[in-house]
Amino acid sequence: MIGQPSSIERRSGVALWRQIADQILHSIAVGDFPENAALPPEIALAGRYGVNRHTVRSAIAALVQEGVLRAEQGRGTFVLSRKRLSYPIGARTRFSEGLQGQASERHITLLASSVEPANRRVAEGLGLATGADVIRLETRGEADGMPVSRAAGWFDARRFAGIDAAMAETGSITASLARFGIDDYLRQSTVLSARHADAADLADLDLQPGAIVLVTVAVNVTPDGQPIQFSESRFPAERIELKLSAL
Amino acid sequence: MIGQPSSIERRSGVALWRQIADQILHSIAVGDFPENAALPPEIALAGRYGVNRHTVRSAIAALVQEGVLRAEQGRGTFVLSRKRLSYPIGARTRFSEGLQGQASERHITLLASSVEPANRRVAEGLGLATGADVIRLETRGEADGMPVSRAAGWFDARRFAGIDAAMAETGSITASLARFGIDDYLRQSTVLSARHADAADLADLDLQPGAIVLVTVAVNVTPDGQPIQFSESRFPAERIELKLSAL
DNA sequence: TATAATTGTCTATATCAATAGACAAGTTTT
DNA sequence: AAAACTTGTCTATTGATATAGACAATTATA
Repeated sequence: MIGQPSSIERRSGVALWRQIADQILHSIAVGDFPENAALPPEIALAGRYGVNRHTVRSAIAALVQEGVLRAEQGRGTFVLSRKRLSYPIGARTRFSEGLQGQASERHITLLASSVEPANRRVAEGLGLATGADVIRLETRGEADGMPVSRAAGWFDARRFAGIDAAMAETGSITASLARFGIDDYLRQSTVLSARHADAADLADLDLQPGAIVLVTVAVNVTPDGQPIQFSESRFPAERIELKLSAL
Repeated sequence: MIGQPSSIERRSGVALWRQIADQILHSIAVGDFPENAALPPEIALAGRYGVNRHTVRSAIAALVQEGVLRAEQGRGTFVLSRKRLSYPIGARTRFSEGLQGQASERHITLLASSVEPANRRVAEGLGLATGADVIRLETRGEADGMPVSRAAGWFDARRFAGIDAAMAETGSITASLARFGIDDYLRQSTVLSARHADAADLADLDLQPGAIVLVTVAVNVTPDGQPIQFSESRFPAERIELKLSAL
């Protein structure tokens, strides 16, 4: 964190209990509240944040609900260990490889696929004419049973006809592209933003209202520069940090 | 955006008017509500989001306050043109160069500096012993008079004694490092996360409560791999997107 | 065993957030 | 000029949020 103990804002449209819950999450992430240790008592937290004890209790209740804390009557409230995974983004960005060593089990599920006309954004990314047929794959990435990403990928329907079936079978974008003669591909561009999770994010990623998602919009190309995939991915900020690796 | 029109969540700790304000911002960013055009009338928006017209009015009032919209009685509510800047992050990440062409005026202000013992995180990043003296520079980046970043940078106090004065004089990290014989430096690592703006962010970056900030934690090194700077930067998500460029 | 410390539950009250309806004020269209 | 449409203001009501205080239940400590 930078600077002073940050305080909270009233009349902001964000309830105090949620702001405090977010700050507790941040303190845990930064290491101010170590894992497996007890949080300061409710009264102390109330003093620190300048609110009533019951408001702090609401924040704690939300985090208990999210599985971040465990409260024990008479003893205290404890931080459960739950590290954020670090997802590397670089020239060769691959889901399963990237989380190797951080999660024992990881896979991608194909949620849905369809053929549709490319909108302007997708068409520009893939170098196609607006309205050209593209295949859209909706996928969810999981690590140790926890959803860690939700992505939509678009592919030229003429060149990659049947990639939806390949994806359903292999569970891997890389493997699916290999069937079309793509042995290697590179990340050409990535644009990053962040926003509050919307209703779809909450459902897809199993988040609580108010959660934040990181959003990447990326284009993958063959080694000789042909665009092959346009994608938009959402990552739950509470479970994933993006590590931008050297290329 | 992915999928359906996202709806809003009740009892989430985030007021409906703020969620709607965020969605309107998102719709503007995505192009669903084009710049300089009128928003749908309040009654239509209320229908779309499933809330009362007054709730929509609260959201619009907040965005008018933020300078995103302009409401005109009898005519409509209009989207002011205010594009998000795209801040490139790559091997050579330089503030002023990065925003060249997107903003006519851009500069960094040195807000504060101090000498302090390195905490574990900073020490690890710089390859120093925990507790070693480091110089901290607190800076704010502005583009066309609008704050677009707030950063803390740490430097080895022994090697870079006086860099605070150099920074105050030149207004450039790159120029200050040049005085210490650093002609070139590279971005070794960048870790990215997002969270709600805290009180300090609100003040430093001139944001409204509930805003989101992108946070990068990065290490810069000399071409031969010596770490010279550890930094943590915050970017207002509503004004900046991070473009991860090839290295 | 007694005391202190901590979380859990209850009641009560005040303020903010959201809904509902009516009508005024301004602009555009007919 | 009149009608239709849009934003602005007002009153009233309900539910969620936040504060305040008291005391119970459980655990750790003196």
